[in-house]
Amino acid sequence: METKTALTALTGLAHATRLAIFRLLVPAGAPGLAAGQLGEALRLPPATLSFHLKELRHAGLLTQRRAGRTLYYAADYTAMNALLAYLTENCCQADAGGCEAVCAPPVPARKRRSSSATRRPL
Amino acid sequence: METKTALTALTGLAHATRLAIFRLLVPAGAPGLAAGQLGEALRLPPATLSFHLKELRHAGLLTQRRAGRTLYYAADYTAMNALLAYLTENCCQADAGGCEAVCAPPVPARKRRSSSATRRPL
DNA sequence: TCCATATTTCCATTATTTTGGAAATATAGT
DNA sequence: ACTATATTTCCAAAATAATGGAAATATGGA
Repeated sequence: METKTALTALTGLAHATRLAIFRLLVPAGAPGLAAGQLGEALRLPPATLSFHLKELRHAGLLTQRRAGRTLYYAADYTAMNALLAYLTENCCQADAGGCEAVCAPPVPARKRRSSSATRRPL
Repeated sequence: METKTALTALTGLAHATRLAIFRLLVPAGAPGLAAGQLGEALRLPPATLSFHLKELRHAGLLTQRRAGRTLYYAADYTAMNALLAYLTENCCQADAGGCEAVCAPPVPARKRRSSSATRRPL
């Protein structure tokens, strides 16, 4: 990933509302969530929500899928992984046994969710 | 790391000049670089540079150290690691074998610099 | 076709961030 | 004390981002 792309992704996530949107979409997986569901969960006026969804989509962090009248948005894990790779590669310590040793996440992985998505608060 | 802190760090990095500053400081290690060196490298007017250094410092991404008249800035690896941990934990795929499998950086680690001794994380 | 629903786009207003010159501060040397 | 260097803070202008009401678009159903 090049710096310009990383910068776009960082800018996409660097806003409270957008980070909240993205975090809601992460556990939602590939099916994603409808714009309306996001709007209700975050109590956002439609225009404001739409603005941030557009930003995230332009930042390459979200995919959009239409089903009837509703538009579903899903987190683009590939983009997120690429951002993490960029940060690990470019913004981590060079010494002391390589980057992995220093940058490895100190927390265990998220638990797999059950069939009905349990959502956690913001 | 809580969301508010992560947001601050993301906002810190989400600017071309600040990301450039941070990327210059990463390989510079604990001694860091003088403000003047950064200004010359990036060709920034002093006030502008100082503004961004302050932003990065307030975002917890930089440490400051004075030596005589010059101020040295260094990347705070701990903060960066915490940000990576947050993103890995909160913004990565939940399924398919856990987060590490999905979010592991697909690129090899940076090469260590041969000249200086092994350095510990800050 | 007409109406309802889901969501976006338009756009003006407001809010926030960024910029950089000039003045101020900090330190060192003479 | 004076001068030079390194860097910051002040501040106002310029640039950019965010907000949300209202109008527009897209789709589905009667």
